[in-house]
Amino acid sequence: MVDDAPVPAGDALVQVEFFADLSAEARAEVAAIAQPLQLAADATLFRQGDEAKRFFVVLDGRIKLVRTTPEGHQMLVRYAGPGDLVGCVPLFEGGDYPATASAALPSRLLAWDADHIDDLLARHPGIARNALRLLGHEIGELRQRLQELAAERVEQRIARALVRLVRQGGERIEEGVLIDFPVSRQDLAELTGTTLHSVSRVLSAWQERGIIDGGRRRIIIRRPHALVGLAEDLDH
Amino acid sequence: MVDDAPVPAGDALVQVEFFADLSAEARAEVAAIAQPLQLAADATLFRQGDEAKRFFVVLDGRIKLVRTTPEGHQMLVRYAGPGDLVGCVPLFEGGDYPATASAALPSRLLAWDADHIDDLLARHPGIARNALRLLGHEIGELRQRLQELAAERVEQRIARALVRLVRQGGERIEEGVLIDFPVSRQDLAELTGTTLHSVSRVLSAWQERGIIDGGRRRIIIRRPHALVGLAEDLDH
DNA sequence: CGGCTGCTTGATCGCTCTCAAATGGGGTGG
DNA sequence: CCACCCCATTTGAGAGCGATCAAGCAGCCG
Repeated sequence: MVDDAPVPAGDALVQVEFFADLSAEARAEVAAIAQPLQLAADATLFRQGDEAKRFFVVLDGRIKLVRTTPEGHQMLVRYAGPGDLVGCVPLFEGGDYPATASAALPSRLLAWDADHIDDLLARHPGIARNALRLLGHEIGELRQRLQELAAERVEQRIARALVRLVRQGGERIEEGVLIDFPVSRQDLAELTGTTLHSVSRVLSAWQERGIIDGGRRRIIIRRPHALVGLAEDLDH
Repeated sequence: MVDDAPVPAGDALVQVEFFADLSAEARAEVAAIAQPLQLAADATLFRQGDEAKRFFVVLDGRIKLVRTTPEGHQMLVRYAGPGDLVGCVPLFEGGDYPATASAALPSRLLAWDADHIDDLLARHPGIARNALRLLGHEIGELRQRLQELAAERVEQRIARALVRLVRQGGERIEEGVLIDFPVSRQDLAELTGTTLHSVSRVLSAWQERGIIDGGRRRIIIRRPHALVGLAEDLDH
């Protein structure tokens, strides 16, 4: 499930925001104590409630974070893509992973032991800076979603979720834009706080109007502009 | 609206988590470049959309953060109390304040210029560490609220919001627990993603059952245990 | 005392969830 | 290579929670 992989060259880390503005030596040093991981599709990285002993940076692929309430309700926290931090929150205050992480696509990651984090932060203030920026960014995203969930209708929320997914993993193809990792209606429902059934109805209606297309866990946006219009509720 | 106040002694900062585990000298140094502020009740600290030039730590009082959508929907992001950071998110990635901050109670704060933040973080890794912990904690809270909003009924969400408010500013009085800062039904509605009317109905029902009491922007919890029961949905 | 602001309460409507069942595409095993 | 099965998806009907619209009430401050 979790295999070793060759240590990536420090250079590969240049484009990862977590390492931005670090000197080449610093990057090499940080990379040296990192454990590279490789996950097959659907492999589990960690489970909700596990003790948080490591944190990760996604190099490649897509990690899906799902949270389950005591009552059994599931919620898709986010998809983490290249450059994103995973499992960093509990690290800073200790404790367990708040969600289950699994690979939506075959993925490569770097892992660091929780024990190393203090040392890392103390030696490289730039890392702390980058981590703060990434966390700040995530807070902004969460507030945005919270507001959408509080104020908007189901259709609009789904439109926004799709726009976000396109930003994360949109791939131009001849028919439009394809989301390059598998997303089911159920996933979209858990992402937007609604039900599988409502998502299916909305997507069917959009397909009717030629805005989207797709199939089993596949979504293609044919008219991105129209989708953005729905997301921003431009018609009144 | 914003008055100067005497510089607080470094010692006063010991209990503020942002300064936890700093040496006395470091604390004194950080405090030396801080600007103390004092706000009267209802005074505005900053407005949504203003350029984020400073960030704040609340020493005393209560700061209310409200966000407005382009469509005019309002949402109460949170109440920040003693020890909480305010306005720190845009700082780390630059940009504008995402919400309007005003004082729900007369409040004292410390402010730092955005220009100083890098220097501060580089010189005192402990501060970066504390900031990361505080931000991580906030992320946890936001995820929790997101999940509640997605999965729970209005009554339960209001119960949870009240429990949270009690934790932040609950004061024991003879009749039960009083929330020691003004909270209107409208505030509760914006906090839980519902309407003034629904909040009023729910609170009236609870008052009928002797669980709470209160009046104009005042809430007293008479039977905290019952409220927690509602928040956790113990009766199935 | 008067007006304002916050709160209550009623009636109705509609969005979305819930429950139910059928359909179809893809992958797997024989 | 084919057939079967499973899982994602579609679609329908109905109920109900909570929003919306509409007044009326009451405490508090000036």
